[in-house]
Amino acid sequence: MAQATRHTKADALQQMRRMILTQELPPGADLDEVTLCARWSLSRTPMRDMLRQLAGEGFVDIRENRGARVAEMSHKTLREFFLAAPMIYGAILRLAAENALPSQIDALKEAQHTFRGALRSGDIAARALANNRFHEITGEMADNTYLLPSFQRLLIDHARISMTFFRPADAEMAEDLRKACDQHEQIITAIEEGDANTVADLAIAHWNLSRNRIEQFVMPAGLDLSLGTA
Amino acid sequence: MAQATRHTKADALQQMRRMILTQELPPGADLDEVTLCARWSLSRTPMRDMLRQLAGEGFVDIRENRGARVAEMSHKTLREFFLAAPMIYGAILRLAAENALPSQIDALKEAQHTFRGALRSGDIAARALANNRFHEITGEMADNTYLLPSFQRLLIDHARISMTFFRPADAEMAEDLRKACDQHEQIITAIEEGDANTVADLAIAHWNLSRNRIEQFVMPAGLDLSLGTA
DNA sequence: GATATTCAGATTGTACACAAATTGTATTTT
DNA sequence: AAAATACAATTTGTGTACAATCTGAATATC
Repeated sequence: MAQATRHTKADALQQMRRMILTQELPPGADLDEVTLCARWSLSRTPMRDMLRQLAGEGFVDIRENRGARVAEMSHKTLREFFLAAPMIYGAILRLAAENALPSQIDALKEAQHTFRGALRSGDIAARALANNRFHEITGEMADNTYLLPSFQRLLIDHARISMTFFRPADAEMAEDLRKACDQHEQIITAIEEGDANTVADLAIAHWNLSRNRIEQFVMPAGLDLSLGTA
Repeated sequence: MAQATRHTKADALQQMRRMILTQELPPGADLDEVTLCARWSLSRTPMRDMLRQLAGEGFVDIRENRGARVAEMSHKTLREFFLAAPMIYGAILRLAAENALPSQIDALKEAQHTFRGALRSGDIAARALANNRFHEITGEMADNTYLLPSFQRLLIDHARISMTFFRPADAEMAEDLRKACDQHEQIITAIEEGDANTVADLAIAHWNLSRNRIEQFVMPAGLDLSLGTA
């Protein structure tokens, strides 16, 4: 019973994280304690603990006497995101190249393998989660207490943004995805060789690619229609 | 009663933060739930909430079934700190210069006034807290969701490191403190003028000063004694 | 005598009942 | 009819009892 409970709690945490990353629980979604308790058959006390922990990790926001919500994303956050992301990812990857352990490099290759599989499958949630895992491992490699908190928050919204914008419907986006995948391979190689400068450059290129993709999505070419004269 | 309780809880949180920043609760200190409950006359449930929140903010570490401790600091963290600090502080100050609101600039000047007062008083805890507040305001000015988590963690250990190392016993350190104080003034001016480049340079200079001071402390000039021949 | 094992004490985790606060609705008042 | 107020229903916060887990000391075993 005790083990089962602890299992349940850890499982529930992991599931909630995944549901938030994939937008199954979308930004701003109301997280009612009683409903969540029923969902995982826990009592309110451990569920409240979990929500506090998720709040600390940046997955949810808790407002005094007004319950928890999935962390919001606004137009403002998108700007903040692309301001911070290249710098933090660059620093993380640089440190990853300097400190990566062999076992971590193996894990990274495996994550990339999963990512390729998700790309082929066309399951965008699986792709977002696999990509998230890939970068999470680079964070573990970097092993810097102070950078990790910001990096983790970037990873959360990286996944959520990709769920919103990266629909491989059009050919151009599909091409960009292949490029991103290639960049991952190059990142692995550079980390393996401990080439910090190359990997930092790759981080910038990786983010420029993402930024362009989102620009395309947010500001598409206007429809080619003349204004009516009715 | 309810208001009093909420007051108590918020107060307790603030007090615990201060106690950790000033090392009144030193790194690694055991935080026994029952003892803390008695200290602020709360029951365990809200105290556990508080500990979860403090864990999310990076003040304490919680280990499953083994209670909470004040976040550790090791020789390793010192290296990680000086790796990350210049970059994050630089970015925060740059954004602060771009986004600072007039009311925030006033608050910053006030914080600097308090800091000067603490310097004169010689109370190192008051100085660490005032310095912490100064930089906290620059974080508010920068207003970037993704950078703030790392910045906050740096601020925590910045205060704790200064409590450990910055003893103004010797004249050289006292001189460095005056320099640091001057740099704060220059930072205020640059932010007021929206001069992002200058303020980013000041961030680097500020951290080089700190680093040198700690080098002096950790690796002092050897005692000038010959090896005995007894 | 050193190591392994068992058990008691202490500490953390969970459940549930009750108190407080918030939100939305219905009624009253102008 | 519109606005303000009061009230009820829902939801969150707190207190306490009990269960599970960990730690360390005493005993048993090799």
